Amino acid sequence: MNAKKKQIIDAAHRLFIEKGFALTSIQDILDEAGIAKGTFYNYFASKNECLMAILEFVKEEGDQKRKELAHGKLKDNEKVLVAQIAIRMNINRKHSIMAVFESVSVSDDTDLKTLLKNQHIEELKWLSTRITEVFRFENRRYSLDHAVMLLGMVHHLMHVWKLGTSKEIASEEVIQFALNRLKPIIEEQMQSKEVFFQNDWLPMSIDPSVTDSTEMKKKVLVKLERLDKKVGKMERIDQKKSDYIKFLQDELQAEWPRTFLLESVLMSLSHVFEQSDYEHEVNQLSKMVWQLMEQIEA
Amino acid sequence: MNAKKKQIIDAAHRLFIEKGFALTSIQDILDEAGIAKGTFYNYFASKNECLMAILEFVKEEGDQKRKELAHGKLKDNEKVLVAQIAIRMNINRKHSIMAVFESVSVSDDTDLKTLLKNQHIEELKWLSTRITEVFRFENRRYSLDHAVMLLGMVHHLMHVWKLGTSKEIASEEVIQFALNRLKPIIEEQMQSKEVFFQNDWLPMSIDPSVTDSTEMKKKVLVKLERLDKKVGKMERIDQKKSDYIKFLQDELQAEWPRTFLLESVLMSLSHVFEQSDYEHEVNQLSKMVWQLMEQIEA
DNA sequence: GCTATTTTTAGACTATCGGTATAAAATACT
DNA sequence: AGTATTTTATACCGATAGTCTAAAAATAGC
Repeated sequence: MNAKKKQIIDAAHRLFIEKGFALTSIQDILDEAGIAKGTFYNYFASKNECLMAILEFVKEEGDQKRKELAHGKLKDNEKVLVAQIAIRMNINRKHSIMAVFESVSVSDDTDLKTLLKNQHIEELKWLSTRITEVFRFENRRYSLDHAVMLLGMVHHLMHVWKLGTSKEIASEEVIQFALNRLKPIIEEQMQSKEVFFQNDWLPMSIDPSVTDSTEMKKKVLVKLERLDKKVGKMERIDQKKSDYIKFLQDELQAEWPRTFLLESVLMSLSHVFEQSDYEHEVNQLSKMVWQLMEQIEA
Repeated sequence: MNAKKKQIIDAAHRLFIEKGFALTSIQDILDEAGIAKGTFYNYFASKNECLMAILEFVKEEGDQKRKELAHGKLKDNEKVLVAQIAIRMNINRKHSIMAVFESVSVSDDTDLKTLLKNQHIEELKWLSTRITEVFRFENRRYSLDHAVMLLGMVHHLMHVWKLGTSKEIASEEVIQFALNRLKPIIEEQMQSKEVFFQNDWLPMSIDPSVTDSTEMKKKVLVKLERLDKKVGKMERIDQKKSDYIKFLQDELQAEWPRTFLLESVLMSLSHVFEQSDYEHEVNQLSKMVWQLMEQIEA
């Protein structure tokens, strides 16, 4: 990642932790990072996009630590599970990110909402497989239920704890308590066979909230426009990228976009953006176009 | 309640449901209600205060319905409990209030935060006594734990449901499922005797976050100022109210405020504001002064 | 080391928002 | 009818997110 970008992210990160997202103005970030406004908007299209970069960074960090924790331990080690869950909680607490997580739900930024949603989905998927690993494997049919309930309990216990005191409590303590409560649930549910979520409940789609294909197309075009702008600005003249993007824009606006062409160009686009700062963005774009085409053809 | 005030509240309410709190501007409310800006600020000191009025209104509505539901039924009727919990959930869902509930946590409006906190506390207290009523009375030592975990499960189950589909689900279904999961927890916890929250865990204080008495005093004075302004504007000349407020302002700024005088005047103030629109506000003020005096004397 | 290119800067600018202020018009009270 | 109160329209303020530009600074390629 570009050094300047990292510098901005770090500054914003510090401020978000210190004062919270909503109460941190762009100007604050500029002052903290010691940069000009133009520089900021050179790297992020908005404050939200900056937050998204931070969230992604933080998630990576957490995933890494979780891996390290598991290293050399048996998969069914309960203490490891507790510690792993605690990592995310501690990071979230340290970074005051739970607040952000919820505060954005009233924002209209679809990208940010999607990011949060997807991170949440991934967390649940991870936890539900971990639960099958730690507990009796036969509970796998209910493991998503268990993951959801466990997280719900943990978060709410923590929340209520904060209602009553400003003292800190070790996340592990909360998690262990909730986990102990989960155990009888697991036993009971395997008896009663009552199930709430099938294990394939969680979607992997990028943005299921948009079902209208014209809306979707508009969003894709906006994304392309943004990407084009960035490419025009940032890269040493790379006509190819620009050409690809232009083509996609034209083709998408045609009455019957040719799927095979889109597919091909998207592949190429992903390829030329590999390992760049925009890899993620391009991948997302690609998925969105796919989804769009499916809708149009249906 | 004043008709005009109700008119504004209704308009704002509709808009908050439709577009969410953050995305509804004051101007939107003015247009929807067909009033001028001045009128709005005649009744509410801020957008947040308007939201607070709505939240209080909605809570009342819910409490009422819960009472009606319980009427004539036995206290240990499980179905009644489920329906009662569902009421608040449905209202929250209908009013998109969960979003608000969380979104405000990043705001710096202490009043609003306090209101939400207090409503949350009340909900938990209510639920924990209801749980002892419905289930074995011997579980009362753990009933707060159970209330917290039940709500945590319910909310998270609902949240994850929405991640996977846009289909509606009956709140009762979610609640019943979570309640069935709670049962083995209750049994197990009475065995293991592991407890997380003592039943006196929840505070009743108005704003425990402010521990600094000078900060507190400042807040009280601001509140008095606001109240004074309103009184000056709204009521037909009522010198008494104004006098009381002025006195409180002076006395509080004295080096050693005389507790007995404050007490007396606060009583009178509560009395003259009884059944007015500001009853709640005055009561809160009163509690804050009490808390303040305790701190000062300690 | 020089030049061409890119990045960064400072700051002016727009539009929106929450909130204040005020004078005139409408309404209510007596 | 005359006075007090509420409501309106509108101008205004300061803060904010975001755009744009022209010039300075940094950096790359040769």
